[in-house]
Amino acid sequence: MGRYWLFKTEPDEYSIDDLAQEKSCVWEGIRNYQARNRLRDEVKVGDKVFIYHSSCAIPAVVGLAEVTRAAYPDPTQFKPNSPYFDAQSSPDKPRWLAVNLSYKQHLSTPILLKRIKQLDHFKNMELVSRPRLSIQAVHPEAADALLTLERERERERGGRDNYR
DNA sequence: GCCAACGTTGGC
DNA sequence: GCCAACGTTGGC
Repeated sequence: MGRYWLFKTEPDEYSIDDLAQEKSCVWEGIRNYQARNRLRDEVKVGDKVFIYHSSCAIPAVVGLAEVTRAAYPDPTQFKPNSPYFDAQSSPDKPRWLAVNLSYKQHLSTPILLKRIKQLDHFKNMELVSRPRLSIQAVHPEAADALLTLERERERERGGRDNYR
């Protein structure tokens, strides 16, 4: 069974809508050693990824994606024009890693950070305890809770639609 | 835009 | 290897 992760992104930079449009993407620009080590050591093809919008008006989990390629050198570190360029890195000794993701779905309604902080199931989520880590592990109970919440909302939405 | 928490750097 | 200074993140 694959694991669940939560990847943070600033929607002004790259949003779930961008991913939905492109269908798949290179998850690039990770410049934090702990996050990089997780990409290198733990993130596997087939793992599921909750996409989270941070540094924005409504911080929230907004969608689901899947890992389609395991860690490899992040191409942006070698591009002098990229904001993610790293002069200290070189192709024979790359410092930073990327993975590829494919779009799965939008959540029917974003699950707001505000809500997550209120629920016991999420109390030990890294989102709450280590908010700055950009590649976060989601333990199975929290993943279940998020997916259950999503199913409830789909049902509510379905019910409303039937009523019209 | 503020600021607390966290991460990184570099002198010793 | 410690730790002060500095830089960044991200919720509010």
